Amino acid sequence: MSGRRAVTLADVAAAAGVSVSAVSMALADHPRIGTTTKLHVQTLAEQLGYVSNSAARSLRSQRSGTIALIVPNTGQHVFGHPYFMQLLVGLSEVLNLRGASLLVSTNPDERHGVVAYERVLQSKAGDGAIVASAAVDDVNVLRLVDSGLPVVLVGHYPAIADAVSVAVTDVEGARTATEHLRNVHGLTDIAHISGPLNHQTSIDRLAGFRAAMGVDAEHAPVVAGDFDEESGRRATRELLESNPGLQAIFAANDEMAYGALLELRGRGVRVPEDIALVGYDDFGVSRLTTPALTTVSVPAVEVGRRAATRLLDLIEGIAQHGQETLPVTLTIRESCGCPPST
Amino acid sequence: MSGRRAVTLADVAAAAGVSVSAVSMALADHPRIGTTTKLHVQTLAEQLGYVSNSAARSLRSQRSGTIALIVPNTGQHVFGHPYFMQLLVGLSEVLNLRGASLLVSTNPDERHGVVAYERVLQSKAGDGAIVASAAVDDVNVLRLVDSGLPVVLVGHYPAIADAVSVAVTDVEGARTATEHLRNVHGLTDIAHISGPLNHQTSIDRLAGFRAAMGVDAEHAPVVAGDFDEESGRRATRELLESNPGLQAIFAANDEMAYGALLELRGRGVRVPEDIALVGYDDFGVSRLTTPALTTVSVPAVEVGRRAATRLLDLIEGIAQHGQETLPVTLTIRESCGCPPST
DNA sequence: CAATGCTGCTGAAACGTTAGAGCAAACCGA
DNA sequence: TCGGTTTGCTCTAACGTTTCAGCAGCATTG
Repeated sequence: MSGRRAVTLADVAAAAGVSVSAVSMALADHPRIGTTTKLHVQTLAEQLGYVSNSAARSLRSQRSGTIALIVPNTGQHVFGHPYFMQLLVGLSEVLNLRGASLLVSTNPDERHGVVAYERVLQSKAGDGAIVASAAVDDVNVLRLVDSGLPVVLVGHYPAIADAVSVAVTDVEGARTATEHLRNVHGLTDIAHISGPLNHQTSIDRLAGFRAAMGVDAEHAPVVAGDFDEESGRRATRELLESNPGLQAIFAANDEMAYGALLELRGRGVRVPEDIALVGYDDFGVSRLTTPALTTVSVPAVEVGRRAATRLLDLIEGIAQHGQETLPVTLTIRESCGCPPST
Repeated sequence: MSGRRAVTLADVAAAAGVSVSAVSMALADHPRIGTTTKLHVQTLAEQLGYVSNSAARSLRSQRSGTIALIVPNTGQHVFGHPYFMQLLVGLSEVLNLRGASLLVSTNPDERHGVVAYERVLQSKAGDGAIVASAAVDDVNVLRLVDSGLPVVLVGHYPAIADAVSVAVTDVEGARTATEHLRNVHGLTDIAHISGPLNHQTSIDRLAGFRAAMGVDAEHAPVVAGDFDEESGRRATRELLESNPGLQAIFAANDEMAYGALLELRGRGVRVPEDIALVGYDDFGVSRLTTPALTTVSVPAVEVGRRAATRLLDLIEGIAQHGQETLPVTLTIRESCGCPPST
C-alpha cells in the first residue's frame, strides 16, 4: 500500500475506457452522461480509491471549500481562553454540516507589509475568514474588511460599523450583573476589573457597569486587567489597597474573577460576606469554585455557529446585513451573596 | 479595492517586462536571475500586492504546506476538553515557526468507505496528519498509518507499535498518584474512576492504579466514566453506594474529579477529611476548586509541540523512530489530604 | 426523407504555478 | 580569433481538475 502514486481522473478514465472529462462529469452526476456509463465510472472510481485532488479542484474552480479562522493574537494568549474552544465547537459543527474545512491561522507575522492572515485569503487558501478577538484599533482588520473578501467578525467593531459581525449583548450583560449587586444585594461600593480597553468587549462591559452605577459611576473604581487570572489577582490587590470600604467586585471575565477569588481568599477576606464577586463568561468551571461564581453566561458556541453560518452564506452570495447580537444571561450562584441553589 | 481580481505572476511579469518564469524565479531567489532584475521584480511584486495562489502552488509542487489535525470524535466531545486546546497551542506554535498551516478535521463521516480524514490526506489537502485521541480499536487509524502517508499519533497504540507517536507516561503517573494516597496518607480503600476503556490513556491510567494497589488491586473498585464531569458524578454515586468504607477516589481526569467533588459536596461528604480525591491532567482550574485538586500534570502543550515537530520532520523525509513518551508529574494540592501550600 | 433536436460522449482550453531545457549574448583564456 | 564556459533570461510542459464547444449517431417531426 505504501508509497503508491495517487489515483487520478486519468487512471479512472483509462480503466473505464472513456475520456477524462466523461469521468469528471460522471462523478459530478452531470445529466449529459448516460446512466450506464455513470454507474460504471462511479463504481470503478470507488474501487480504485479515487479521491479528487483538492489543489487542482481549487485551482480550476476558484474555490477552496475552506474557511479561515483568524486569531490575531498570539497562540498562547487566545487558545488558552475557554471562550475560544466554545467558538471552535460551534464553528466546526456548522462547517462539517455544510462540507467546509477549517484552516486555523494564528500567525500575526508581518511580511511585505501584509499580515499572514490577509495572505491566507489573498492566496485563496480560504474562501473567507472569521476574525476572532482582534483589538478595536487593529488596522489589519479594517483592511481585511475593506478588501471586499468575505469576512465575519466576532464581536462588534464600531470603527467598521458596516462589517458583518456576530457579538453578544455585553453592555446589557454587564449592566444586569452590576444592577444585581446594587438592587438585590444593596451594595454601593462596587469596583470593576475590566479587560484590556482596546477590545470592544472590555469597553462594552465597562460601559454596562458604568450605566448601572448611575451617578456613582464617576467614583466607582475601575482597574484594567488583561483577561488573565494573574491580572485579576493584581487588580484585586490594587483595589483593596486604595478602597477600604469596597463591598463588591465585578470582573470582566471569569478568569480574572478566579484571580480575585484567590487573592481575597489569600487575605482572609470572605466571599461573599465581606466582598461579593461577579464574573463574566461562564465557561465550564465557575460552578466549581467555592463559593460558586455568579457570572454572565455567554452563548459562545452559538456565536460560533452563527458566525460560520453567516460566512458560508456570504461566500455563496447571500447578502448579510451588518451586526447580529446574541443575548447573554445572568447566572446567579453564590459569590454575589445569593443563597446556594440546591 | 473591492472585487478586484487577484494579481498573478503574469501581471507582475507584464509590469516588469519579463517572462512569467523569470518572475517566479526572481521571487524564489533563484541564482540564475540577475540581481537587477531580481530586485526590480521583487519591489514590483510587493507594490502590486502579489500573493502566490496556494492552489496552483500546491498543484504544481505536490505539496500543500498544510498539516491536518484529525479528531475522530465528534466536535463537541473533544473540543470541549481543555486537553485539546493545550495541544492546539503547542501545535500552532511549531507550525507558525516552520511556516506550515493547520487544517482541523473533525468530521468522522464515512463516504464511499473512506472516512473524511483519510480523504483529507488523499486529496492532498494536507501533507500529513496528527491524530488526536482515537479509540485503540479504531480501524481507520490503522489504515491511515498503513497508507504510508506521514502520520503522527498522539498517545500510544499498542496495536500499531511501529507508528510514530507522542504520548505521556500515563502508567507511571497513575501509579505515582495512587501511591501517594497509599503511602503518604496511608489510605487503603481507594477507588478508580476510569475513562472509556477503549482509549489507551484510560487503559494505562487504570494499569498504573492497579500496579500501585498491588495485591489489593483485585478488590479495588473501578467504575468507567467517559471523561465528562457528569460521568464522574454518576460514578461517584455508584461507588459510594456499593463501598461504604471508601477512603479515596482517583479519577482518570480532572473533569470527572470535578463531578466527584460536586457529588461528594452535595452529599455532605468532606474532601479530603472523609474521602480524599485525586484527578489527572491539571488543565487550568484545578487550583481553584475548594479544596484545590491534587492531580497529575500532563504537559499537553509540549506534546503538541513534539507531535508537530516530528510530523514536519517526517514530511521533510527525516526518519522518525517509533514512540516518544513525555513525563508527567504529580502536583500536590489539598484534595488528597495534604496541607494547603501558601 | 430532409430538417431538426436530442443524447452521450470527446477534445481542448484554462486555472496559476514551477522546473528544466534551450538559447542568445557576454566573457574567458589561449 | 576561436572553442568553451558563464550569465540571464525565455519557452514549454506539466501538475489534475472542470467546463464548454463540438460532433457523431439516433430519434422525431412535417
